[in-house]
Amino acid sequence: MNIHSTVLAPDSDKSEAILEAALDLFVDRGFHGTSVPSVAHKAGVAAGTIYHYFASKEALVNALYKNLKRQIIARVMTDFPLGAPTREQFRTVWGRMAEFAVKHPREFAFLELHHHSSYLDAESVALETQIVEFGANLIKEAQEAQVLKPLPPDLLMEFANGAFIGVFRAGLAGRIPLTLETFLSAERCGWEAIRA
Amino acid sequence: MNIHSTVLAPDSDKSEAILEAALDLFVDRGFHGTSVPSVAHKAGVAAGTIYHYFASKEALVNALYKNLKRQIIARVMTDFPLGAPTREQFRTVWGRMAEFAVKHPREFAFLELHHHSSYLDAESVALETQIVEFGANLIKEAQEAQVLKPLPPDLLMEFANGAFIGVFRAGLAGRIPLTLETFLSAERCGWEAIRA
Amino acid sequence: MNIHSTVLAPDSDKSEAILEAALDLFVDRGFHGTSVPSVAHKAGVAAGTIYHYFASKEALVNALYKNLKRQIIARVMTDFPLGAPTREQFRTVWGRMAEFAVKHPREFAFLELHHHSSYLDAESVALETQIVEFGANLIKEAQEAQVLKPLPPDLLMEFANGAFIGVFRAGLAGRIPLTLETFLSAERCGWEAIRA
Amino acid sequence: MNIHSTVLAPDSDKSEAILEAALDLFVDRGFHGTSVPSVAHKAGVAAGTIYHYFASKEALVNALYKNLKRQIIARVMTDFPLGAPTREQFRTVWGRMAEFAVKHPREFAFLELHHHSSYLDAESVALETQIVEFGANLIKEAQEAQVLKPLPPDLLMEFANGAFIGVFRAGLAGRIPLTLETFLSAERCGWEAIRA
DNA sequence: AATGAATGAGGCTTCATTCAT
DNA sequence: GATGAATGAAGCCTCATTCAT
Repeated sequence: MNIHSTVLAPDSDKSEAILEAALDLFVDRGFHGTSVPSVAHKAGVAAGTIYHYFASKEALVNALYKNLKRQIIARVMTDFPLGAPTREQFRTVWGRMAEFAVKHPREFAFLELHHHSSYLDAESVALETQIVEFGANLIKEAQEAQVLKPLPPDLLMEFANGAFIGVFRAGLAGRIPLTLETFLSAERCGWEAIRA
Repeated sequence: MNIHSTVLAPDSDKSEAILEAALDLFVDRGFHGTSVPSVAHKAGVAAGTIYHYFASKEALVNALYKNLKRQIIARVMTDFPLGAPTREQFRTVWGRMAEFAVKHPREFAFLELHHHSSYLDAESVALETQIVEFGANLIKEAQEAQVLKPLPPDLLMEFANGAFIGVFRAGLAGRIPLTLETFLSAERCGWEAIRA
Repeated sequence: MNIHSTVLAPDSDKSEAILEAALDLFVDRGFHGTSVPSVAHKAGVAAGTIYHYFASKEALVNALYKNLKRQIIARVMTDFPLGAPTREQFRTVWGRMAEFAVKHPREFAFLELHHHSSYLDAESVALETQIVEFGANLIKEAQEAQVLKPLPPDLLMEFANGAFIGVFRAGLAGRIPLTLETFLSAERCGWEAIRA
Repeated sequence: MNIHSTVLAPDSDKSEAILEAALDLFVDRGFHGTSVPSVAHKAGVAAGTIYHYFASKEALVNALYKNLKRQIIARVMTDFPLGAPTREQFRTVWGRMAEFAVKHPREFAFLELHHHSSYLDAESVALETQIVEFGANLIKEAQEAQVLKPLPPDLLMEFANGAFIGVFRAGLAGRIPLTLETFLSAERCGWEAIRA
């Protein structure tokens, strides 16, 4: 069960190849720095073919974003231990994200890079909102139980998320190892940052 | 004495206007998403004028990067309390960065956005290296004194830096207030994340 | 079977039209005096179309040069009377060049105009070298048989070639008739110039 | 008495420097390949200064052309042996041109390169006409005396002129020595080409 | 006289997109 | 479905020329 066949293009070899190529190029050069012909070339298809699967370059980046965002949301939220202690919940979120980031660094980098970009459509933004609200609710409940610092929930969430991304980016760049061990260490830091 | 007259273009109104316009546009749309004519238009000059001051679009983004990076380095490192306790040093670094970020959010966002971009030249990269080594040394000394967690120094630094940026980005986007108070709260989290 | 379909672009109407238009304009205005959009306009295609067939303006001029140079080399060298007397060889070379120049004056003018230009690539230069060496060898052999003046072979060749071009240019400009008769007269002058 | 002070700019150091720089650049890159700022840079003056001396880029190239053309006309025609035998007259013309070409190759190359260019004005063209008519008359008289071949005078002149230029160009390119000896040898060829 | 900053048209080229095959 | 030739707008940059100093 490989991520690409399941996540990127369940219905066609060509569209899968296009999404794969787009992923690599968007991560390397950004949205505006990536040309549609270059995606076609890397995917081994003709430029016109891309427009059979995606209405536009924007539609392509949004399709990629939604595919991957849904995937990571599923990984993090499936069978989430809703009743467990906050400590375990935090470890679960962080660990599942770490697993995804270590296994699929390009995919994670893509999501991180295109966060809040102007060319993301409403549906893409809604996915982001969904997970943010999920996290914020967990935090609020924990704060009521006085397990977390009594700071604005968004501040705690953005802090922890930023820290995770900082570690990930350093790993991707090779400044630190991009491994589960790295994220495990970082997780302890993260917890101590936010706990009461 | 505002930041722009001192930092961006001490010697010319036109070049200052160009740097200002470029700053806004690069932050909003990224390097590849910003056209030179759009910079010229926003700066109120002709497109050709930009090439009297900057050899190319890349030269422009590098000039901007270096100007701003030197500025933030100066803010953080000037009269740094080298002999003070790590707790105070951390507060100093975080606080000075926060001050800059709150006063000059576009400038901070620009620096953050263009970190490690392929179009940065060697000199720009060297500036980044300089501050990273400064931070890494502080961390190592503190670890020898067992004040910080015995984790890889780069991990601690990237964690804290990522957390700062996460908070900043959320502030810039309006999800939390972009104020010194916000950063002060975050500073306490940051310290607890990394201390032994 | 006209020269353009056989020489300039055997495989595509568009590329043929582009080469035709480029030929005219390069002859009239030179390489730097000819804009790519003007070539496109004259060829009846969009500017971008030129770049489907030629990687750059330089690639276009080199393709044109090579096509035409190969053509004239073939005309002059095919079934060349290698064993014949020098007098006949000279008449053959001069006559074949004259035939080409009279039939295809633009093509000949183009080749003459772009000789030794800085934007010609190595392959284009190699074609020129080939024909120069062919001529120099003929001259050397004739000198050993004391049929030609005992002057540097290159001097004789450049003299005769220059004379041919002088006559051609005057013909192209309309100062003398651009006919085989003109070249036939000039051929006798040329022979008497170089014979022992 | 150096050619540049006398020929190029009798009235000003700056205009002399501009003409010198323009000469070099026009020879190397052609008219369209040479920018006015590059001429200014090479001449050591500001771009605007060029427009104090010359109304436009075209005016500059025409001034250069006329200066040099007048110079070579004076060299060839001054004290011309009008009553001498054709053989001596030919030797005189060829020899004086050779002297100029060897002493001032850039200048000669410039004149040759810009012959009949579209940006030459009427006055420049008139100078060329003048020398052509002078030569044609000499030839006609010699033909009446049956000293030269009974071919169209223009044909003989273009042949000989082309041969001279062919030898010169090869000399300039380094394929043969650019010396008086070279031209002396070529002169004998030239004479034998046209004599009856 | 001399400067050089400033202009904006135009040059080379790329690119998102379309469409006939 | 798939192609890739074709388009023309737009991007980066250069340049001839002007003008305030």
